Amino acid sequence: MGRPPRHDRDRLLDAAVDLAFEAGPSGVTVAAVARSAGAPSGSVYHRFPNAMALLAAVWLRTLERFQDDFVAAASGEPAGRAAVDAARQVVSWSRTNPREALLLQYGPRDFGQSEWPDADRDRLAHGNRRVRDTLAGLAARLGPRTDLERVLLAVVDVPRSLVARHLREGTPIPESAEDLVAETAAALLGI
Amino acid sequence: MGRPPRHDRDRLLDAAVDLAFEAGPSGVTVAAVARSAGAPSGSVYHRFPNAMALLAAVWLRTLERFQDDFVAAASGEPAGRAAVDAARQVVSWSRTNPREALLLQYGPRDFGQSEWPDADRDRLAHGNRRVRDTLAGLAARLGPRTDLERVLLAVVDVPRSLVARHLREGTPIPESAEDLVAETAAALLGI
DNA sequence: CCCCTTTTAGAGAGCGATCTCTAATAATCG
DNA sequence: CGATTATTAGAGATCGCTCTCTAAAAGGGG
Repeated sequence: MGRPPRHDRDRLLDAAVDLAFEAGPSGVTVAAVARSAGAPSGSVYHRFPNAMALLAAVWLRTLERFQDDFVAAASGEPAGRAAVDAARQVVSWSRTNPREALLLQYGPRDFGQSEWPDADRDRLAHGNRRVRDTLAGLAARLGPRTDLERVLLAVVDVPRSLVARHLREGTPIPESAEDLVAETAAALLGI
Repeated sequence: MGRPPRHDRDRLLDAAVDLAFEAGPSGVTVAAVARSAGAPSGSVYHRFPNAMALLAAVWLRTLERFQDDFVAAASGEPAGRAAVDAARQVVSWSRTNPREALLLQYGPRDFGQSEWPDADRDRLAHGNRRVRDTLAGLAARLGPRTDLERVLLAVVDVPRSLVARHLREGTPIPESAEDLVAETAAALLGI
């Protein structure tokens, strides 16, 4: 083949995550990623056709890592248990991956979604559809009287927002957070 | 005195809020604000010493408008009623002021907090202290067994995150949101 | 009506970011 | 060991943004 890579895709994306953690989405520039990874900017352009493709890749890799774990938790049996587990999972994952969790507090818009390549836009839509379908299924399994808006609040919004405050303020997520979130979900969903 | 202003402070800040709504914090540049307000960049620099002071002003004006209404709601009597009202207030205010609400989904960090003038940093700290004290007082009034973390979750995080999802997705905040949020707060706080 | 102050108006220097292009480099395969 | 190929390396053009500076304009007070 040829020369082996020194700064591979994942290393560059790791640098990009660090930058987003320190300076927000606008800190993720091609020049900054290259500097941070110790690579010349040409190496970045060798992997990503342009700056937007890089931003899309950072967002998508992070989101999909989160979604994989979340969907797994929300797909368990029985439904009540799965809902509470999913809510806990959001908190635990964020404690384990604080940089990625802070990044996900932004939206794809902040990472330039409207200027992404089509393939990346499709990938995002596909992942979101998967999560939405899982949660719609969960709502149905929980009973006909549980609407999607309520499930979203209990399982996504509440844990997400608790995490968000601690990430913004730089305080560690308390040990009790999982229990608090589980209690809220149970109360909201009548479990 | 002298010539009356054509582009006053508040008009420029309104333009800045619009830009943040459309393009995020990084869309709020001196050049863009001037363009959007139909003013030359010199007029912006006549009001604000530099770009960071402008960002600070946008953030602080928006935050303080929100906090004024929120603190008023959270200070009512009795405590249980005040807590539920405060949670509802977050949702209502966001529906009435969607641009400002989306802006507040970011943090001061995203608006360059670390490079703000000292006076602005102090103003931010003062406002935050006021809210924190109000909520600590509310927690105490609710009873010795209600800790601050729980009050924050019920009254701030939950409504904020429900709103955040709709703002991100561009969907309107449902009519039922206030009730859902009030129900959650009541359950969490044992009201 | 003229002077004084505030404000508008915009040109232009300096800077950092994106992206292109060319040359050098290093491993693998025959 | 030489040919091939993936990759690094970085110079340089272009662009938009920040900020400064000078000149002009437009009311209000005496």
